Amino acid sequence: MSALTDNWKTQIRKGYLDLCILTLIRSRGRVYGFDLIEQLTRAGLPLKEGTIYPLLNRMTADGLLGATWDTENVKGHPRKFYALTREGSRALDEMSEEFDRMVRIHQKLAKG
Amino acid sequence: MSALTDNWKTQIRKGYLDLCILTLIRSRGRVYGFDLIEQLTRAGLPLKEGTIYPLLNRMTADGLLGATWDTENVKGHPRKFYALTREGSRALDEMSEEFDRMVRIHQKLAKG
DNA sequence: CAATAATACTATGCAATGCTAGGTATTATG
DNA sequence: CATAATACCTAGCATTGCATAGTATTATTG
Repeated sequence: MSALTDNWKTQIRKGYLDLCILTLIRSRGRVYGFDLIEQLTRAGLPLKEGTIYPLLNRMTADGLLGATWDTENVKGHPRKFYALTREGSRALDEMSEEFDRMVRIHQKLAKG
Repeated sequence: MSALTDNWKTQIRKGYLDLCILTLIRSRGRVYGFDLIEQLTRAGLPLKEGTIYPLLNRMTADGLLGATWDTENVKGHPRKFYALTREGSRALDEMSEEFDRMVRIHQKLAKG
């Protein structure tokens, strides 16, 4: 893959990561950051900590996610769990619809 | 649509516009800027001049597009036509493949 | 022929993002 | 105690889409 398309990949990821993270959180119900990295990487969407934590913080600040530290005495480092708020769920619905629309438009353009 | 999802839409367009423009140029063979705006707008992807011209210039500078002024005596303002270079065609192939991959990953995530 | 409208393209500066690189804190292991 | 593993966080950079404003050329109108 050329440097040009590498840069393009960086750009088209903008927003797409939000969509995928919200989608995964809805599927799982409750997720913490490190787990998200592993699951997304396994799904073919590798990302680094420096990418996901600022992103989770932003979405929490925006009211799309609710964050709670694990209260149960879990072994190991404490974990911060994220879940969709009602607003986050609504936003995800809009995003999914828009993403589908983008896919349809691209197909239409390809077919001329 | 909320201000939040509006901003998200702006972000996810990054890169996606490149893909759509290259796709449309491949379909049409030869296109000029103003025509691109009309066709994309009609396809459901409205954009402004301030968006598309810098973008066409960048892709031309990157060697993805070749630009030629119309030599035939066309009525009205002279038009600059854009067409895919061989490198642009190769880049578009990679982008399309990556976009399909993104769509598949998103579907997988949604289904859990 | 001058004035206006329409078409095509260009330049500048902003806000928002993903990434790199580095750092911190807690627990488990030998 | 020292090391590794886990989990989280932050600063700064490059890139982008967009709004805004402007230039240049041609057609139309009076």
